[in-house]
Amino acid sequence: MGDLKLPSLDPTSDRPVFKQIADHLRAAIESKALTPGEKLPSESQLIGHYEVARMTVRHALQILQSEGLTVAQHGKGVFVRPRPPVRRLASDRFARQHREQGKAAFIAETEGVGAKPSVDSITIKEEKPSQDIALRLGLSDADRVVVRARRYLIDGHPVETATSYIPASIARNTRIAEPNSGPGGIYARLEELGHRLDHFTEEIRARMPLRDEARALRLAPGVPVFHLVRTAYDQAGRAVEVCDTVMSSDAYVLSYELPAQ
Amino acid sequence: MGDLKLPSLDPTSDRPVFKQIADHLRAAIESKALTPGEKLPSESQLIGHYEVARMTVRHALQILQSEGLTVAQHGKGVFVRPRPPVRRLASDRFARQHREQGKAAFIAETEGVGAKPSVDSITIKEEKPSQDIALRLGLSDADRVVVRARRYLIDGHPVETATSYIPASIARNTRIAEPNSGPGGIYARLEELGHRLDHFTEEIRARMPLRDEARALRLAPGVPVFHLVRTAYDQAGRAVEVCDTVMSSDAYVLSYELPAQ
DNA sequence: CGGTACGGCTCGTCTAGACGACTAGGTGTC
DNA sequence: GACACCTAGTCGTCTAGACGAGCCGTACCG
Repeated sequence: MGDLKLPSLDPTSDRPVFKQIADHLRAAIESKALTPGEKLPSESQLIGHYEVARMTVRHALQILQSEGLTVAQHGKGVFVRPRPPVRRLASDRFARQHREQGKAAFIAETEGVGAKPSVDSITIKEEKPSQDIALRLGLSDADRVVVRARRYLIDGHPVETATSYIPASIARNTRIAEPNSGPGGIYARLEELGHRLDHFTEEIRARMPLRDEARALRLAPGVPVFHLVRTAYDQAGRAVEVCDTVMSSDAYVLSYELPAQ
Repeated sequence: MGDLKLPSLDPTSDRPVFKQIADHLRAAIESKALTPGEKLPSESQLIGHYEVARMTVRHALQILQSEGLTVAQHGKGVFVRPRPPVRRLASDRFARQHREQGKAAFIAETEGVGAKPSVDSITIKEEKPSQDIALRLGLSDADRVVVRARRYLIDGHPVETATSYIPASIARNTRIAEPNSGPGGIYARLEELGHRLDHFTEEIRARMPLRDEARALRLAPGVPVFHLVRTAYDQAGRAVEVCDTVMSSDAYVLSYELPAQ
């Protein structure tokens, strides 16, 4: 930090001062002159180096933060944002073979890489589905759904929230409507209930998090989320579950395999 | 706009003033009191309503912008960001049946919804691949690749940049190394060259755009991108192409189908 | 009638400062 | 030794202004 060499401003450039400062710092980060976790020069140091007002320096720092490159810590400094280890989600993660060892997909995967998985904030209700959910599940106006919401954590860090919607006609008074859905998770319960799973569809969007999502996932500013909606179909072609998932985008890489025909 | 009712500040709250103002405006947008394309109250109007300094109002507006909710237009005002029509990419989009009508996937899909597709900035080079690309293509140190870069537009709006890497041993001196790769695109050429395609893998990340990407895709602030890396394998199990794609995340929904076994 | 100039509105950049709150380390007291 | 306190350094919030630049409608002039 003390030995970081920052260029001077180019007074002939049309580029505003705060963008030039942001460019310098961004270049330092991208060139690894500043490494993840390392402290950037403090606001006072930048003010001294560039001889500009504090708001100008703060504006530059704010840009980097909104790009997800840095995080500020009150009273300590501004740091290059460390990247969490990435979880790779493969498209066969719901294959029956993975389920039959009695573990839900998330638990099995996470333990597989030596980390401690946990689940919290489990809530279960029965309610009238939104129009979108009703459409995906093929329900009519009078039908109701069991809603299972929960949050997944790895080593205590939240990485994903998920909300499942299952037609009440299937799930009511079963273990699916209990907080602990039992070994293998709700997909195992659905199969026991005679809904042998055939395939899933997944829709993936990416966007900036809503306020609640940023809080629930403890997201740093400038980190987008994956918004994933999965629908499970049984062999009769009936949609038996919709799962709405929000994931921190820098904790995940999604991976799929596509046939060529 | 003139009839938009904004609450007053809560002086008893610990929440900073600029966040309260951002909350009010965000709520107005989310409740559709302000609709996409509509103009927000001007800075002066907000200063008058809340009786705060201009920087405080600007700070609030900047938050909304970094969330991708608004866009500012110099000299005109701040507007609720209109959402572009969404393109849905299905997991069978590279299926042979779609290719055999002689059109590349992008062209066929886009015309299918009545919009005008175009492609520009086509560049072709031959070079030494990066370590990552070499690994994905299973190449050794001396091997080279043909690199095809291009940008896709819909009705003149850029939506996607793509860079394909094909082993030079396959593509050199073929139509793949020509700007116009011919009917059906490079996948059709690869099959003609005896590399009958078997399957693809896709890796999906989401993140904030780099500066160049934001420029090339004309992205509004606060809009993340999908970063998609697709590898094509022929029936001999050989990787024959890697395609590195960056897409505006609000122009796309990615859709996949997963088997249950 | 057509073009130009102007004024008023908008957001963009930048300054100079005040005060608050959090962190960490050192000092002093008990 | 344990604890409270102080202080310097950091970022967070907010004020009050200045000037610039883009957009647009209107009044004026040719």
